[in-house]
Amino acid sequence: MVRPAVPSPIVSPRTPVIAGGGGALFAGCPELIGTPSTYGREEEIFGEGEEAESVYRVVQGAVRTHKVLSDGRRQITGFHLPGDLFGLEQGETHRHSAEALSGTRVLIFKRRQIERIATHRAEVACQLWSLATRSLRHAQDHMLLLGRRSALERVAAFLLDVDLRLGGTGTFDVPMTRRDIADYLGLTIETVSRTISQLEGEGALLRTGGRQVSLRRSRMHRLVED
Amino acid sequence: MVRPAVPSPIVSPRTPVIAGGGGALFAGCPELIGTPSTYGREEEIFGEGEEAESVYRVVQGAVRTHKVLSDGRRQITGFHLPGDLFGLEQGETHRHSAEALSGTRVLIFKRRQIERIATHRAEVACQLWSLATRSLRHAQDHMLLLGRRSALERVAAFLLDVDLRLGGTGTFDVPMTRRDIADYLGLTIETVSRTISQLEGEGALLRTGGRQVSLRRSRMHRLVED
DNA sequence: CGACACCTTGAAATATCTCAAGGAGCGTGG
DNA sequence: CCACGCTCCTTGAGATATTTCAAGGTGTCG
Repeated sequence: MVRPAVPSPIVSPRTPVIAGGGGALFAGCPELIGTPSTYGREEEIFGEGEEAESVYRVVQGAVRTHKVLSDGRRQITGFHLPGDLFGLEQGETHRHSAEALSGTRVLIFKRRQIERIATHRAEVACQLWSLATRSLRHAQDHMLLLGRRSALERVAAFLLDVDLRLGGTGTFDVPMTRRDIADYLGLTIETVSRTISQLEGEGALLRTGGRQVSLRRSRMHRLVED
Repeated sequence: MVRPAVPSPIVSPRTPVIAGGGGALFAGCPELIGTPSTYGREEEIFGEGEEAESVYRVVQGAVRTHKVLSDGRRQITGFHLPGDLFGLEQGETHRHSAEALSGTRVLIFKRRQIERIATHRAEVACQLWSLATRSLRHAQDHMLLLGRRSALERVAAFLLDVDLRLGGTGTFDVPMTRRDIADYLGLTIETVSRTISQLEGEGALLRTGGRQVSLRRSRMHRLVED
């Protein structure tokens, strides 16, 4: 089992078993072909409580999944970038809502079909297990972040993780708004904004126009207890 | 898929597919027989990073699993009560540490053996998927709690959940220390203590000696936004 | 009975939030 | 092409929930 050399995979991990992604959900499962679809910025892909008919893989763009309380407080449980799977449920209904952050292309797979195949092909069922396990690991790392890390550590860890998932060059456009970041990190938008300013003030990053940032990764890493 | 009528399953859910638990890990899998073992109060069952050879089911007592940062901050990711499974990993190593809260009896299963069976029996692999999914659901609910709920809501939700898992009578002994509760809820022990006092002051519960509490469940429920 | 771990409570410190205002970027329509 | 109206982001000042530090209380077990 390969594990990336990251302190904590803050954003949901890549789908594991797929090779390139020629439309099939799993390697060795060519009968599972996804249907392409696109969603606009802020468009809902599915809502919490809806019947979970489909599973999605991001091809291009970005997606967030979240839960809300009745008074509107929101917790984003994951951001999904190209290659990532989301929306896979075992029960009848989705446990989250999902929306596109920007114009997003996805492949849609039928859950019934996947489950039917998993029922009689053990290696496919194992891949489902694998998928759930990866999400679980992310969720557990995120619990530690939400329960025990300071705002500075949360933001630093978040930016490092996004960088990594976007290629690890250290310079990238943050694909989500401050509100989304805040709702992912359990903070307010003002705190996120101030914390990024603070990181810049300490020379841990540069804001280079728009949403682009350039990380001094060694300094950022020093801020994230491990 | 049955979903209990709880706002949020705060403690890790029961193992799903097992029937009574005559020593077998899964229904329909009598060749997986667990070896009984016991652990004393605060005794470590496994540590984070250790090789994950075994899977455990609680028979009696209670277990916590947690992660720690290098400076000692700790996040408990779950409490495991009789019937619950813990320690199941997919990779080579444990992602958590686990300790017994009190004298605890468990059944130990060999991971290799389980995986070997899962490799060629799809329904067993599906049960592994099911297990991971349940843990995932708990983790995601807990993220919402850690990221977006107040101390009062956290403690109230926690007590309601423990009550439910301990039989739902409304009166029970809290099986964990304030420190454990705090590290589970992302709070300090003082805040947990004060919050319980506050709940008592508001008539939402009674402390009836030792660690026993008696919940006014309707009032408690009103405190937990859903 | 004493020691010890655990729990409770108070007072002060502080991290984060809330409320408020202004600035930057961007698409649209005149 | 500019101005308007948005939405998003930043920053400040004050409010507040929670933490920190400190002390004492309670229960349990040898």
